[in-house]
Amino acid sequence: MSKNLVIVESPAKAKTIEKFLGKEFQVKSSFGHVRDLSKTKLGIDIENHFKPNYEILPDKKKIVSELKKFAKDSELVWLATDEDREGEAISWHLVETLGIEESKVRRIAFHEITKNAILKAIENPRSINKQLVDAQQARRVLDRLVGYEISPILWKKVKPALSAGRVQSVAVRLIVEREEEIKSFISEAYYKITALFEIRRDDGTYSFTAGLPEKLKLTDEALAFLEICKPAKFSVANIETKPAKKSPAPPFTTSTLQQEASRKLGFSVSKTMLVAQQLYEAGKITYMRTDSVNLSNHALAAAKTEIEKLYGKDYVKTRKYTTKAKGAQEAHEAIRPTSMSSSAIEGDVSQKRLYDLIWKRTIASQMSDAILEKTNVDIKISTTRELLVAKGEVIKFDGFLKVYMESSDDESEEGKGDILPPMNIGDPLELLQMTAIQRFTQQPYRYTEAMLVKRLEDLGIGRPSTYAPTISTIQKREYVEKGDKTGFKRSFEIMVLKNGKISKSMKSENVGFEKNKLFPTDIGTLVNQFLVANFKNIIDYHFTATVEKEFDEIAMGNKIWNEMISEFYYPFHEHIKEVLVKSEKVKGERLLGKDPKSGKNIYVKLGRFGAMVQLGESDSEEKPQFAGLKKGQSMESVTLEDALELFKFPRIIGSYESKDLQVGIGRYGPYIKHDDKFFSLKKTDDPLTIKEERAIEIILEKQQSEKEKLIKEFKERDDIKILNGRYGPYIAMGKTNYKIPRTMDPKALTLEQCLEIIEKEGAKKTARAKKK
DNA sequence: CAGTGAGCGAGCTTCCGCTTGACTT
Repeated sequence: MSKNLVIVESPAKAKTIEKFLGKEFQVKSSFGHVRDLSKTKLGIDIENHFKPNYEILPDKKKIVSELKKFAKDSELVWLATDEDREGEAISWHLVETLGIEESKVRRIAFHEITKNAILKAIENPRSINKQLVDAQQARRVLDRLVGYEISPILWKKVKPALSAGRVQSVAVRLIVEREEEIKSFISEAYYKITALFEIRRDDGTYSFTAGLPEKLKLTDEALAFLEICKPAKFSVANIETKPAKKSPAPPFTTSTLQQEASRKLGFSVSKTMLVAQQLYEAGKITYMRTDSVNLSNHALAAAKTEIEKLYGKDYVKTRKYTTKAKGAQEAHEAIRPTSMSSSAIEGDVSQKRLYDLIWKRTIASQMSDAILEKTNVDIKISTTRELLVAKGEVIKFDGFLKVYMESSDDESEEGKGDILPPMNIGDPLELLQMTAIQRFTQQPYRYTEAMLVKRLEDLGIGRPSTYAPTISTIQKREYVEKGDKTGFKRSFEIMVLKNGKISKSMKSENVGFEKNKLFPTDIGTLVNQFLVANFKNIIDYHFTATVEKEFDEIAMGNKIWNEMISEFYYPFHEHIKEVLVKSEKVKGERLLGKDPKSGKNIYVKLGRFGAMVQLGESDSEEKPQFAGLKKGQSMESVTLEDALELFKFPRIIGSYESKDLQVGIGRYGPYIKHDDKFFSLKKTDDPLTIKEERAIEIILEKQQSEKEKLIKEFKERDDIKILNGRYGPYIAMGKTNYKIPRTMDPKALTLEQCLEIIEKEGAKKTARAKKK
């Protein structure tokens, strides 16, 4: 038994540290938080100064009892959780939960996992910072109060099982508002003038392009400009050359890694985190949930050595980056390779690609600036005072660009300039061609997952560990969906001046195509409307920043945590009660028109089970008729014609084996009903036009796959079957299923053996049910 | 993986942050 127990948050970290510390130390991990407020109840005693009622997390019971035993048997317990608000709280919860005597507790922290840093930390233990813990408790309690008081209002006023929260509701708001911006955006046309010139020099003829800096709004203006240039002579009026430099981007944080992996590798935010976790566990990279751009001295030195070796001394520039992210807590280093000398690793394709990105970004961040020379050439037009401008850029020294260049979300970047031929003031230029091309102002882009993360980070909302989960939450609640936008064809005009003649032509281009972007759903839009109308302060973009300041005050000891909560809660709770009474139920109801047959009104509205169309009045004697919307239809865009089609379901489209084939649209999409059995339509089938033959095909397909599912059945007991499922073969008796032990061959099982298994597994099941 | 297929109903849903391994019927 070890004299010392060290507890960290992550098992991978525990493994590394144990190597540094020797036999006297046993290093264990808590796997994050071990206690939290009850999931099903509010878990806060409001009357009793907001006293939190913590429970051990169900999946942490085992680890807690293990740690308890180790702690009891150790002379000292070293709490080495992260040095931030959550880390401090985890340590405090551990002391409380494990029941460690105060005299045995040592709190330590280190920001980099090196032997030196850890030994130094051991030499400088401190006690738990209760103020910081209180700041965390305030954060936790505030989030619970906001989430668990507003969500039930949504259940009543909008739809059951919805949710609202300090972070997720702002994320949804950003997406809804971006969609509104796009809707209200009016694209404006303009003309861009570019000219292709030729210059003769002793050593040959060179060509280059120049442009008119101003955009011309009207066709007539563009045409007039070309007319003026028709007889003109062109010459170099001025040359300006100035040095410029580019600097590398700082090393990766969680957010910037997600953005670059999205832009350069096309990874979703969750895929990036999954692969990064694998790299971390394999010891290839440092911790992947961080808001810090800091690199350890050890890493700086290693990067320097590596760059010198690969590219030479001139390429080295050691840089210390400081974080500017709002509310950053900097408990970790930036995300970097653990070994700078490994420019590539073993692993699957995703791991290799993500590692490559991390290695390049880290190395580049420690390299010299790129030195550029930018040249602006003004070109005189003899017939007007307007000037054309040619922009040139020459890389004098590539520096970090040798390794890595950060991508941008803005694809429309232009005017970067190219290489210009040498010129002198007064040189005559020959115009080969001048074009006026019609362009259009660009509508705002919809968010990708990674762009949304960046926006949230800029607002100081959410933490590195929650970016990916937040994005999946708002999709799970169906506030937002990922999808593509098919573009549209747009025609534009081109006018060309060549050989003293102007010609006009029309061309067309595909624009507006977007892939894997976030779109708000009807529910997302309605919930956001409701929250903006009733909880403006909570979903304000600055709410988090405001409360974070107060948490900081608590951490500094200038404020008492439950007094802060009290100041927030009582007015908030009064408001909750008011909204409950005063606000109307949100239905998003819209009149689509009248049914040509019955003359009754047709509406689209939100029901308990989602969007639907309604024929007739809700308050009339005669019950209205309802029909759910198809997938891909939205409340906003659905038309009277669509609604009339929807009321045609369910309907009979033919028969098979002398029984009706009925097509309908249900909770889970379109289906065929035959002989009281349901068969889902494939994505490619349209329930409106589906024919008898195709329906029969679907039924046969399904019967075939069911046949394959069946491994064995018994004549004596037709309620017992051996089936093939997702997790391998199993026994089904009535509606309950039983696992078959791996050691048994499912095909060879006898009825007696099956009954035996059912009995055994049944006992296990009841035991599990009791546990829950 | 396959199954689900309403529209009063009974009772349930929900937050944010820290961390991985469940092993499903």
